[in-house]
Amino acid sequence: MDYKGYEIRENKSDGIVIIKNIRDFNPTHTFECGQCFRWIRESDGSYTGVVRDLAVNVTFDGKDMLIGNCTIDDFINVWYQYFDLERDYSEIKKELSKKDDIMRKAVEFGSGIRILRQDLWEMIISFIISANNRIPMIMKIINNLSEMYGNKIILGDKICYTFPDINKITNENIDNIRICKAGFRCKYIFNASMMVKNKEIDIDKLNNVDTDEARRILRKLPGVGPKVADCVLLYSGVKYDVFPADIWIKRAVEKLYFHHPASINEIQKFAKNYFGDLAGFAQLYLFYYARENKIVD
DNA sequence: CCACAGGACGGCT
DNA sequence: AGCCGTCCTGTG
Repeated sequence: MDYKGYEIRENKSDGIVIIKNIRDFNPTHTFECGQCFRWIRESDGSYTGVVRDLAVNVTFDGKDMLIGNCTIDDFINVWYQYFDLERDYSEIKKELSKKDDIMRKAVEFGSGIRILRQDLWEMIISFIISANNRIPMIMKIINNLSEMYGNKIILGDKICYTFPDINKITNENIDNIRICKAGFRCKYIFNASMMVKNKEIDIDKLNNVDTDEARRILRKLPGVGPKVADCVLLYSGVKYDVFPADIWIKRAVEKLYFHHPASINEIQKFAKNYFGDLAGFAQLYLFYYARENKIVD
C-alpha cells in the first residue's frame, strides 16, 4: 500500500511492517545521537525500544526500514509520527550543508539522523535525570523507573516496561522513588511531577506559545534549567529552533567554530544567529559528529 | 581514597 | 547578573 508517499508492506505472519526505500534514516544515527535513552542495540545490529505501550524492534537493511512486532495500524497511528516521516530531511541537510565545511561533514556523517517526536512527559523526567549524569546511568535509572512503575509488555522472549504514567509517580512516596537510584534528582522528579499533575504548569500549552515562552514555562519545574528545557522541547518535537548546549556541544563549537573558550550564553547566541530555525537539527548533527569522531575529549 | 560525569540550585558578591 | 561549592551514584 501507499501511505503519504511511503510504500508500506505488511508481513502479517512475522508481524513485520516494511517501509520500502526509506531515505534519511539510519537507526544507529538516530538512536545513538543523544536524543533518546530507551532504544537498545541488539547483537544483530537492530534496535529494541518502547514507545507509549508498544515495544518493537527496528532494522535498516541498507534500503528498507523494518519494524518488528508492528501492524499497519500501529505504523499509521504511532510510528509515522514518532519517526517524523512527514519531514523532508534532505531539504534540511541541503540547507545546513551550505553553511560551511564543518556542517557539511557533520551532516554527511550523521545523514541518517531523524529527530524523534518523543513523549513530552517522558522527556521532562528523562532529561531531569540527565543532569550531571552519564548516559549508561541515565538509561539504567529510566529503566528502573519503568520496571518500578510502568506496565509489562512482552516482545518475543524479552520483557519490556512502558514509561510510568504521571499518576504512578505522584501517588508514590519520595523515599520509594529513591530506589530508582536517581539520587538528588529524585526530589526533582517527584516535585516536577506534582506541578505538572496539578497544572501549575500546563505542558499542553507549550505548542501554542513561542520558543522563549516555552522555555520559561518548563524552567519553572525543579531540575529543569536552560539545557534540560531545550532538550525537552527539541526531542519531543515541540520546538526546533533551540540548541541544547551541554558541555560537549560547548566544547565542539569552541573547537570547530570559535577557536577559543566561550560561555554557554555565547554558544546559544551563535547558534540562534547562525543556524536560525534549523538550530535543533544542527545541534544533533554536530553532537554526533564531534563525539563519534572524538573531535572533543 | 579521590576525581568527576550530557546541570541545576542556592548562596554568595 | 555572574561565579562557585554542592549534590546521589557509579566508575576509573
